[in-house]
Amino acid sequence: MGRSPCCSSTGLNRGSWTASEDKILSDYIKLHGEGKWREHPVKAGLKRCGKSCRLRWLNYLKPDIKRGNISCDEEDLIIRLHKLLGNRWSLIAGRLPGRTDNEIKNYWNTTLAKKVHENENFQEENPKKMKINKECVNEIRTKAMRCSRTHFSPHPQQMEPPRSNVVENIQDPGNPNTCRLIETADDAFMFYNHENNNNESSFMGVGVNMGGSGNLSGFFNVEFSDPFNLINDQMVKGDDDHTVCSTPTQGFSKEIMEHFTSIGGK
DNA sequence: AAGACCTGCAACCGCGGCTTA
DNA sequence: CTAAGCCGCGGTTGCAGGTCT
Repeated sequence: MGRSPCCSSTGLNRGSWTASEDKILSDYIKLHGEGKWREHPVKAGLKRCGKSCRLRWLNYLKPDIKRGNISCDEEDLIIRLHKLLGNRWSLIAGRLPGRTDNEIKNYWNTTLAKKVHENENFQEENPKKMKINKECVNEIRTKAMRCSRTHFSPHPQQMEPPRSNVVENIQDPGNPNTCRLIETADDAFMFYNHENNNNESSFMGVGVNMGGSGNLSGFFNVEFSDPFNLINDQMVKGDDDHTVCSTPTQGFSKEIMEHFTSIGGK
């Protein structure tokens, strides 16, 4: 399929952006909003291609962007998310408010990849010791984590609850259902929604094998303070025993839920 | 002091997915 | 159904500033 290159036009500026170009672009976008990147430079009077404008806005000019000083928590989260998602920088950036995919990608390539590599070598040489990141109190978890199973079922009765210890019961005042965070015998943390209809086998859940090194909220750096949004928003509809993820929630992003589904299988 | 080398980061490029005509 | 166009993503490049020799 033939596609004309985005920036084929001659006479367009390239390279670093000047302060005046930045001002023109941000003023224009504040006035007219994002999107339609091809139109922006023409209408704003910038000699830049749309792609360049989009990149400059998303990675630098956008008001809520944090710059520099990636914290230990953020670093730890990037490492763990990278283990789960690989080089899917936009997904990883989605879990780090104010951080851009480009910044995370650069940080990984310049700093973290090396650090993780060194840590893995250390683990191979000292399997019983846990290397502590010198700059961070948080440990770097090198143990492989994978999604061991995923259960999204519109027919909850088809699922059997594991023999397990209930870690936490959560009751939403505005919702008759009860959520339980469960640690199972096989090292997984399960997230279940027991419907309050005296049918204990009626539930839905997500299972992640954490390799014994964490919990779901720690893993995703979120508090499941409103788990019912997760259940109600995500577990909306399915064919057979699969559920379709619908909208992102504060619990899991749509992408991560889809990732669970794709690697967890039925 | 100066050149070589290294590092971090902004920006570019090409590709693929999605939408539109 | 297909071609064309747009957008977003990930890989890569190139430059500027810092460090080393």
